[in-house]
Parts: sequence; C-alpha cells; structure tokens
Amino acid sequence: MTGRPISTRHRAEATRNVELTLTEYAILGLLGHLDEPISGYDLRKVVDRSIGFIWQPSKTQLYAVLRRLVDHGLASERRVRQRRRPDKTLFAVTAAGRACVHTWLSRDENQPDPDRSVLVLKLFFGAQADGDALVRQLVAFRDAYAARLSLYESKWRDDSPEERAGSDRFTRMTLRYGIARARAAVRWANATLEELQG
Amino acid sequence: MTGRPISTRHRAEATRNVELTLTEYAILGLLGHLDEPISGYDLRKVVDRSIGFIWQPSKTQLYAVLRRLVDHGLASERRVRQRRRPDKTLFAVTAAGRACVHTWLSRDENQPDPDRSVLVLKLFFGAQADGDALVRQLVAFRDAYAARLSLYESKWRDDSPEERAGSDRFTRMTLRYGIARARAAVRWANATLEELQG
DNA sequence: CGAGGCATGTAAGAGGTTACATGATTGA
DNA sequence: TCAATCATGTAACCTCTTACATGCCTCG
Repeated sequence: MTGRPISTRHRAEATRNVELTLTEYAILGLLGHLDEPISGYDLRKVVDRSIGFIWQPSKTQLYAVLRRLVDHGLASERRVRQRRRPDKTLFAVTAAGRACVHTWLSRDENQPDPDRSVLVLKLFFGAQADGDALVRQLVAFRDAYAARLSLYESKWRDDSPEERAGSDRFTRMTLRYGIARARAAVRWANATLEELQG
Repeated sequence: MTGRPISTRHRAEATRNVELTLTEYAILGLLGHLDEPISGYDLRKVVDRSIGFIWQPSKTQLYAVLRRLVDHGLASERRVRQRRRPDKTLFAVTAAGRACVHTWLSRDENQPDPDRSVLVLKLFFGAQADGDALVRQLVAFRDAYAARLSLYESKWRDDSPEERAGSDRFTRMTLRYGIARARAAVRWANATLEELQG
C-alpha cells in the first residue's frame, strides 16, 4: 500500500514476460521450490539454510520483494491470524510466478559471474601492504573457507541416499560446487601462505 | 563542482581515518599500484587487464569515484591539454591516499566473501527448470570458465621469470587464485554435466 | 524479570547501472 | 565514408543496506 512505486522496468513488459532482478527471481524460485505458503520471517531462515552462501538478501529487502511479487501477480498472500503470536502473512507462488521462473531458468545468461573477493583484491595490492597483515588475513580467509567446506561436507553426508533427508539432486549438485570451490580456495591459501612466509 | 554530495559516511570520519567503499579502495589502490598519473579513460583499460574479473566498476562509476577521491584529498588531478585528442585529466594518489589504502589493507575483514553465481542459483532450482536449458547453460558456464582459465594461464606463462613482464609476486598470487578457482569450476561443471546427461 | 524469539515493517540514503550526449580524429 | 577510438560526463532510476521501531509471548 505504502510500498515504493513499482519500477518502470517491470511495468514496461508487464503484459507478458516480466523482467525481474536476480533477487526477485531467487525469492520467487524459493517459493516454488518449497511449494507451500510461507511467511517472510520463515523464508529468511530457509534462505540461511539453503542458498545463503550464494544469495542472501537483507531482511528488509525480503519483505519488500515479497510485496512486489504480489503486486505483479507472481505470488499470492494470505493473512493468518494467530493468538499467541503476531499475525503473519503467508506467501505462495502463483501460476504466473511459476511461468516467470521457468522462463528465467531457460534463458541463457549473457554475462558470466565475476570472481569477487575482497581478500584477493587486497592481495593484488600486496606491495602496498604490510606483510604481517596480509598473512593474518590470508589465514582468516583460509579458515573461513575451511569452515564453510566442513559445513558443506557435513550437509553432504547428512543427505546421503540412506538418510533420505529429502534434498533433490540439484541441491546436491550445488553443494558439490560449494565443496569444489571451497577446497580450491583452501589449497590456494595454503600454498600462498607458504610462499609469503617460507 | 556539480558532483553529488559527499556521503555522510565520509564526512563523519573525515579528519583522520576516512572510510571508503570497496570500489573506492580498489581504484585508489590501483592508482598507487601504477604509481604514475593516469586518466580515467586509461584507468579503465588497466582495470580490464588487471583486476577486471575481481572488480569492475562501470565507466560512470569510475569517473565519479575519481572525483570523490580528489575531493577527499586522496588523489590529485592535473589537467593536460592535447591538440589532436580531447583534453584529459590525469589522476595520481596522494600521500593521504597511500596512508588510507595502507590502513585498509591492514584491517581485518569481518565478513567473508559470498560465492555468488547465477548459474549455480539456477541449478539449485533445477527441479523447476527445463532439462535441456540447464545443460545448455552449464556448457556455457564451463566454456566461459575454460576460456577464463586459458587466459589466466597464458598470462602466467607470459609473465614467467625469463620474460620479466614486470608483474610482481602478488599479481601472480592472484593469478593463481583465478586459475585454481576456474579449474575447480570447469571440473565441477563437467562432472555435473555427466550426471545430468548420463 | 529480563532476554530472546516472533513477525513485520519505515525512513533515509548510499552505491551503482543504463541510456544518452558530445565532438574531434584516425584508420579501413 | 563509416566505424571506432579518444575522453568525458549528465540524468534518471533502482536496488540494497543500515538504523530504528513495535509489541506480544515464552522460557529460564
């Protein structure tokens, strides 16, 4: 109601193919992934447990995006009264929303992902830096990725066929991606540390 | 002169430790890295050749940031008249700018880098997607990283000790990072493709 | 009795992108 | 002669972040 005006980009192609931002697609995709109505509050926790390392919108963003999706008819909302808890609004993807996600998923990307990393950027400027500080931050970088790696690996094990934790094969594929990249990061960091110190 | 107002974040700590955005640090760091006055136009080309895959501000951003850096006394500008070409402005880092970068490089980061990837996000939603489309995009993803990889590797070779192309050890370290991550991406993509198709 | 979870926002403003503009010069 | 390079911007707009706010309920 008081929400910010709907962007012109949306309105422009409003009739058929709605063009959304990545964040909007991500959230809409999650709604379809879950396939049952969910509140913004809970959705946030789902994000943390699933695509958190790939995509993590801020709390306010999430609520704003959900409202926008509803405005576009891509998601539906249903108010739920609660006695012991604050009332909440449950969101679900609509048929139009599903179609929208499907189109997005089918469309080729024209620009590849950048490999953004603050630490690597800093390392590039290493000649202007303090040696000790670099080493310290590289260690932190390695440890962070090592932690991420073991988290991914434990998820992988908890989700093995015998366990039937319910993740689909695609979740497992993305998990493998995280593992592969984290492993590469840890190995590189160790090699680089040796070169810096040795 | 007509530039947008300087952000309050800057003004707040204006006297001593100026707090900048990553993009501002990146550009200021590049100025220090080059260590000779350069125009915004040329700086852009340097970005493409160096930190382009890690950090790539848009053209307009670049010019805006340079002006801001000058406003803060972190960079200096010098106008250069040209007969056959448009006049240009050369920018160089100042002593204050150097100190600022140094402080940034020494400071530990509190939040780690996210592993953002549009393709992986899409793959996570694979169950809602068209199988063929996914395969097609995975192939494109792999090819893009393979191309990036061979670019990095050729840079690495061109820069071998015998050649003395002038890159410092830190540039080579970041290059190795790019190689490690690209290799991991290509391998993962191939394995995932087999699983999707096999 | 106080901390933390539930559940949602508003307001302000920053950084950043895209499209558009200019105008001379050089090479194919 | 047509496109590309040089060299810089303005205007519009949009997304996203940060800080702040609210108020009830439950648990220890």
